[in-house]
Amino acid sequence: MGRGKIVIRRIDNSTSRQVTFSKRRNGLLKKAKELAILCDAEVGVTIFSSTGKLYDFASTSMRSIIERYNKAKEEHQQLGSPNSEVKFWQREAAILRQKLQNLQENHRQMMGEELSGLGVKELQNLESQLEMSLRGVRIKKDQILINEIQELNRKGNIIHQENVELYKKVYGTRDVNGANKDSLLTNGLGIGEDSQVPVCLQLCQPQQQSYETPTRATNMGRLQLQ
Amino acid sequence: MGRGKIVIRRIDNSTSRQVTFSKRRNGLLKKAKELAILCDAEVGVTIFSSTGKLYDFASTSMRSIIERYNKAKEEHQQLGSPNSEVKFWQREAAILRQKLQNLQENHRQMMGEELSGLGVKELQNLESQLEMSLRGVRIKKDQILINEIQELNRKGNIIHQENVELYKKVYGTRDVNGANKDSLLTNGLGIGEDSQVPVCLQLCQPQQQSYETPTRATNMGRLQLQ
DNA sequence: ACCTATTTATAACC
DNA sequence: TGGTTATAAATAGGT
Repeated sequence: MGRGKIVIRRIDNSTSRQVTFSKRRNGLLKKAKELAILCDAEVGVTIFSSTGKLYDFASTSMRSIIERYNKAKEEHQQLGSPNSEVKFWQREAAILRQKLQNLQENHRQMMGEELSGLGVKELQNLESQLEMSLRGVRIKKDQILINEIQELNRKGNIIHQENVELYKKVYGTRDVNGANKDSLLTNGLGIGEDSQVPVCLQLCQPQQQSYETPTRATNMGRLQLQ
Repeated sequence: MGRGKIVIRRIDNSTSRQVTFSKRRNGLLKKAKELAILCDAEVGVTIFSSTGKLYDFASTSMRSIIERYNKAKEEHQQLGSPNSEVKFWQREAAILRQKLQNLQENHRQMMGEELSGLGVKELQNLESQLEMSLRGVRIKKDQILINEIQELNRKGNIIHQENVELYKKVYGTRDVNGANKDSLLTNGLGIGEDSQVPVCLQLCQPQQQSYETPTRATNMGRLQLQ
C-alpha cells in the first residue's frame, strides 16, 4: 500500500528500514487498539526494534495478558519463578548456539571451505549464488570508483576554470593566445584525464572479461569533461 | 477501508463483531509478521477473543519475547549474588546473540546484499574472497561429476566384458568375427562414450570461460576408456 | 466464504 | 523526524 509494491523481505537499506519500522510500528499498534475496541478483545503487542528498543501496547495490562497467555498455554511457571528463569536462559543460549552453528556452516560453504557433504545440485546453487554476489560486489565497487572519478573531474574543471579566470586577471585581455596559456590549460585538465583513470580501473578488475560493466567503466570517467 | 466508514467503538451486533474480529485479527497478525521480517524486529502479538480463545504470533518465540519484555520493562532485581546464575546465562545469550548478528552481517555481505557501508578496499577483499570460493566450488563440482563419469565408465566396461563373455558362450569360438559382434560392441561401449559426457559437463558450466578447469573437464571423462 | 467499493495504510519522495 | 501523494492493501457491507 504505497507508491510501489514491495516484497516482504528484510529491507537492506538501514535508513529506509528504520523509516518503515517507525511507520509500520505505529500502524500495527493502531490496529491492535482498534481490534481491542471494536471486538472487545484483550490484545497485547510487543515490539523490539533491531536496535533493541521496546515498543508495546496492551489493551488491559501486559501483566494480565502474559498471565493469561501462560495460563492458556498451560505452562504457568516461568514468569516469576527464578529457577525456571535459569532454565529459560540456558535453553535460549542453546538455541542461539545452534543457530550460530548452522550459520557458520553455511558461511564456511560460501567461503568455499566445507564442501564435502554437498551434492552437485547444491554446488550448482552455491555457484550461482556466488556468481550473483560477485556481480553485485563488482557493480558496487565500480560505482564507488566511478563516482570518485566524476568528483575529481568536477573539481578539476572548477580549478581549471579558476586558473583561466586568474590568467585573464594577470594578463588582462592582451596576449591571451601567448605561450603560457597552453601549459596552464593542459595542467588544469590533466587532473581528470586518461593518464590515471584506466590504470586504476584495470587494477581493480584484473581478470574480468565476462558479465557486467565491460564497457561502462572505461569511458564513464570522462562524462563531465567538456 | 471498507464500503463505509466506521467509528472505532465496540461493535454491538455480536455476529458482525465476530466477523470483524476474524478479519482484523488476521490482518493484525499478518502485519506483525511483515514488520518483523521487513524491519528485522522481534515482534509478539497476543489476542484473546471476547469468547476467551487465544490467537498469537511471535517472530521468535513468545517466551523469549516475554523474558525480554520483563527485562526491558523492569530493570529490577538480580545484580545480587542469588541470581548470578541467571545473570551468567543472560550474558552468555547476549554474547551469542552478538556473534550471531556479526556473522549474519558478514553473511549478508557475502550474499551481495548489504554493501552500502563498504569502501573500495573492503569490496576488493570481498570480491577476491568470492572468486576464491567460486573457484573452490567449481573444482569440487567438477570432481564429483568426473568421479561419476569414471564410475559409469567402469560399470560400462564391466558390462561390456560380460557381454563379450556371454557372446562367446552363445556362439562358442566359431564365428567370432561375425556381423553381430559389431553391434554388440558398440552398444556395450556406448554407455560411457562421448554421446552423453560432454553434454552433461556443458550443462553444468554454462558461462565459464575463465579461471580453472577450462580443458580438463572435457577430456577427463574418458580417462578409463581403453 | 467470496466479492468489490471504499477507506486506510504506506512506499517513495521531500 | 515529519509532511505529501500516488498507489497497494485492508476491509465494511453485502451475497
